[in-house]
Amino acid sequence: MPELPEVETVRRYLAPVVEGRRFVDVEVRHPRTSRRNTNPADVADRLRGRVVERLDRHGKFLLGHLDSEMTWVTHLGMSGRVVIARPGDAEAIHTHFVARTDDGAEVRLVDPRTFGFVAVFTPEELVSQLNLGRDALSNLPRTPQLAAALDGRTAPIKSLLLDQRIIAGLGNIYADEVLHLARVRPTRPGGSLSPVEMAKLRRSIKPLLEAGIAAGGTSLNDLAYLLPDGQAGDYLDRLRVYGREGQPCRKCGTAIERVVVGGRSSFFCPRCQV
DNA sequence: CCTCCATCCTGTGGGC
DNA sequence: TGCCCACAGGATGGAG
Repeated sequence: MPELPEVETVRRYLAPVVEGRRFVDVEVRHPRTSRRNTNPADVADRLRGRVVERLDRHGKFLLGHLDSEMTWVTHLGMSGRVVIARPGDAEAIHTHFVARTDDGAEVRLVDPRTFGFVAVFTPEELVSQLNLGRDALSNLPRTPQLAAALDGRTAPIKSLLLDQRIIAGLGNIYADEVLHLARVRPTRPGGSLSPVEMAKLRRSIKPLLEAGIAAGGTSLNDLAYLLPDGQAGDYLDRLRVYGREGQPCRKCGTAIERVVVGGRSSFFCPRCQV
């Protein structure tokens, strides 16, 4: 569920809590949460006693660089939420991971669907486990590189925007938003975009992600993504097409339509998007 | 390599 | 009210 803007919002909350702090206690409470480590017990063992030197983000992954050459990796999946609390604070149901800092802060992962995970990887494991393209916000490929990646591709452009190996960070909401701003239908084959469309698509990405971050992300409801302090992100009100089937396009007033592309709901304006 | 599809889960909301 | 189904912000692996 959380896409780049939501993960970046979490990172900004979490960085001051963990950077320079040592994890004095780590608990993995659900076996699925540590499944990405070959030896699941490694997650707690490699994290306990370590200092987080810097909290980074690549696409939708949170990357905590430890004082041990290893990287603490968190992915929120569809329903993951980071909660920053103090020991003893009431715990939400589905709290599957808890790490306490030497400062007395608790970092919790709440994840009903358990699609998210926490891992601690060696540099080699990190490379093999995270197969990511360049970050959509901080390292977006230039138009020619993007065009080269999409050249000859027959898959729908929407599906290719969701492919984290091409660009890392877009998810179902922001992919639809980007396509609306770029005036391209989600069903168009990736390789069919003209150079002008390609440039427009590329230009649409950063402003939308930045607007999402400025709003604290998109909270569709209060059971999935919320800010780490429990507040809702405000970008929902500003969505151009996502979830707005039957409602008027904010540009031209035409009713927004819904189609399924690559198994994912996709929303578009049949008039604005070609 | 590419494309498409099912799968991993829990919870909610709509239709009947 | 209760039941059943569709659907949900993601990533991956297998079939073809």
